[in-house]
Amino acid sequence: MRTEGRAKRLPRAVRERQIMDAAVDVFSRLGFHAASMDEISDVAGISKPMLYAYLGSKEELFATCIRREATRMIEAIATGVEPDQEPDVQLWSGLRAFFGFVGENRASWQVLHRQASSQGGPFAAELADMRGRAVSLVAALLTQSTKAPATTLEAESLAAALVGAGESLADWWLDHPEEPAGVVAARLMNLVWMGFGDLVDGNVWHPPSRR
Amino acid sequence: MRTEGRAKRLPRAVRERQIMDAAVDVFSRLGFHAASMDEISDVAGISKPMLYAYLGSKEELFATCIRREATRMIEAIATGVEPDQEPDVQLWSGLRAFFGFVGENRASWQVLHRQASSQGGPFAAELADMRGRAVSLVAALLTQSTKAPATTLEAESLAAALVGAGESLADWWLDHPEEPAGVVAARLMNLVWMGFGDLVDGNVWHPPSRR
DNA sequence: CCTGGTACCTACTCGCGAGTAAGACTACTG
DNA sequence: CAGTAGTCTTACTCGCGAGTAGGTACCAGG
Repeated sequence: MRTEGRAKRLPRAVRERQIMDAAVDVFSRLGFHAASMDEISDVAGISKPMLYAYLGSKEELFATCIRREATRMIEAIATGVEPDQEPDVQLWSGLRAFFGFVGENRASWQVLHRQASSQGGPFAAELADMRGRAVSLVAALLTQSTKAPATTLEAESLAAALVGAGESLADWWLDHPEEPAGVVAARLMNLVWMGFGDLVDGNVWHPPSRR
Repeated sequence: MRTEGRAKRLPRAVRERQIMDAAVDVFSRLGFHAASMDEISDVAGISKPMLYAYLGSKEELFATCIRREATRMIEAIATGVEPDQEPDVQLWSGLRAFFGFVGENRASWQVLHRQASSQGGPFAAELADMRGRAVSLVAALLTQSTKAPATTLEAESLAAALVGAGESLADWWLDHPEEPAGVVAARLMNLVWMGFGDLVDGNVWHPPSRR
């Protein structure tokens, strides 16, 4: 990057998008601390003072990245999930949307999951918010469909486990990108819906054939 | 820490243990980058050159921490699991051992899970090794007990999801420490053995009453 | 053509933290 | 009571990266 001399004049909004894209890229590859403002400005194709003029300090920039990517992801999932369906179908559509997003936005996922969570302070809070939304969605799904009345704590911890399983499987997927998203999603669906107990007996969950 | 002037003379082995303990503590609280060698030496109650004399560079020190804590953890689980038992009992004993360890070694867990995995390079590899051992253990358990012959990839990804669920639930537990380890372990056991499908119908897994 | 305003740049300051040189203190060994 | 081996310290160097001061190119409207 940054071979030509001076950057072309561009309206502020466009520049800001470029910078954000560059920042997500660099943060995802290097992590918050190891990423330098010099490198980000370099990848963005501008000079350092522009970074500060537009997006403020390094911490502000990082927080902005988290917020933008988290919002994109939440929206992708919210759009994908089909309400007013049976619980298993709701879960299935949610999982598909999640893995679909991760597959097409690896860098975003890296930043959100690996970087944000390992930084202390306000960043973790930023992420905890997103995660909390996912967890309570699942917890609500579980609570409303279960027959045995579960405590809030129970539902919440189960949801945390499920969300964590999804995150982890997504990480695993990064190392095995040859698998299609649908297959990975189906595996997780089987694990959390059927359980090992059924799986070892050969009982498998299948998506509904039509809708 | 570090109020008195000069530290008492101690044999090398003892000092090294002190330093390692201090390093795990600081790394777990601050993360690899934010942790400074000055602070570690301060907490350990000695001066910085001693750090370098005994444990080498910052990266070497961190890697040594990872290795030590990972080994302690693997051993705790290996000791806890009961082979020659039914698959569900094996899994159950493994989960109990895992949550037991995390409960009594929060700092170790923080370092292993949060810090090591978010640092690139050799640290991630160090951790991937430990994680790989856990994953293949579970994968073997699953493969040998399943009736439908599953592919390696399938077993491995399911195991990754399970291990991830455990890691995530352990993280959740850090924020809800009032819950006893056994209860948390039982929740995960139910999720992965029974599955939501059974749980919403009120079917629950119980540990065998005697042994 | 001049006058401003805004996007953009080069070239710094400055603190923080990894790593080290050189020496002081302690304790055992003959 | 040396001598010496290993523990421990103070007090530095030095590079890297966050953040900035001050100036340059480019585009309006007059």
